[in-house]
Amino acid sequence: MPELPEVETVRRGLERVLRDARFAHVEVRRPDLRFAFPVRFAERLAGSAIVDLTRRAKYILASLDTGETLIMHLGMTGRFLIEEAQGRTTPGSYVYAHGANTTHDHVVFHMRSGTRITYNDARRFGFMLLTPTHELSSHPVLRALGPEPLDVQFSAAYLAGRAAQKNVNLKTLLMDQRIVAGLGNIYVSEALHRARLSPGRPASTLADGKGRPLARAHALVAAVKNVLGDAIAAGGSTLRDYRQADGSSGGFQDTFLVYDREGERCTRTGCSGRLRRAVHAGRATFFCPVCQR
DNA sequence: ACTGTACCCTGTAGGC
DNA sequence: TGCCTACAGGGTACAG
Repeated sequence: MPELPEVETVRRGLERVLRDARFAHVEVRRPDLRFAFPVRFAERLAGSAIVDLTRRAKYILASLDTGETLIMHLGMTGRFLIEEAQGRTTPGSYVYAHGANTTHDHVVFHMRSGTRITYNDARRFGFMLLTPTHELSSHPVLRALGPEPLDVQFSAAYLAGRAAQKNVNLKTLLMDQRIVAGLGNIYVSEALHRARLSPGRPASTLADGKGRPLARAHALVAAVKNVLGDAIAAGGSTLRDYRQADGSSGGFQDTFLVYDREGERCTRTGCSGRLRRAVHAGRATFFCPVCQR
């Protein structure tokens, strides 16, 4: 599930019930996820209020009135179930498919409002950390992150400058969270297709000899921003066993043009190339070898 | 300093 | 049916 558009969709779903809300108590059902929970984790949350709920890259950040910030990452399979006091679920959050499996419910936030929020994560690649809010930007998981891809700071000039001396391909470049933060395997494939650039193309070819952006750098940055914007507007992508809380299936996955479409025909107007699958940096990449160069 | 690979963990799909 | 392998939206630790 969770690349930037999915994390942003989850954040928005959580914001409705968490912002200005107060934790009553917190259940922690195992000692760790990817990392151990912070010492006295439940006690440090209990009684505190969430004053702001933001996102940085694929991290959800809950700023608390205690001076600490709760850092949450969904890993590959992390999701939240929101149950409001009247037993309704909240549209925009991700919940289980029919036949809820509670085997991997690891954390439950009980809010004073009566709302209950359950964190479920089968593979446990997600995690929750606490850090003093004034040290947030220097926290190890956040300090090295590149700019947000939807921020003006993520420009053709920036990307070309970072790519100029690099000896990696475009797929690997865009997957590197230190270069640009929040892209993942799906949206990198989709953005490269929109920009008509091959995932295997050397990243250094985004720049001229002086590190200035070539046209393909402008095309790539625009494609990244467009695909993320479209995906957020669609409520993210829902794959496999995920559903949105209102029962409608997620949205953007129906518009994937290359992801998981190996062997199909390219749908770009005037192109009928056969989509291929390759592996870059250990992850599957999907692309059209005809129109992406 | 960089770059590629193995690995963390569980569930599922597909081949036999 | 069952068993086995490969693979999955992410990130990190290590080896070269």
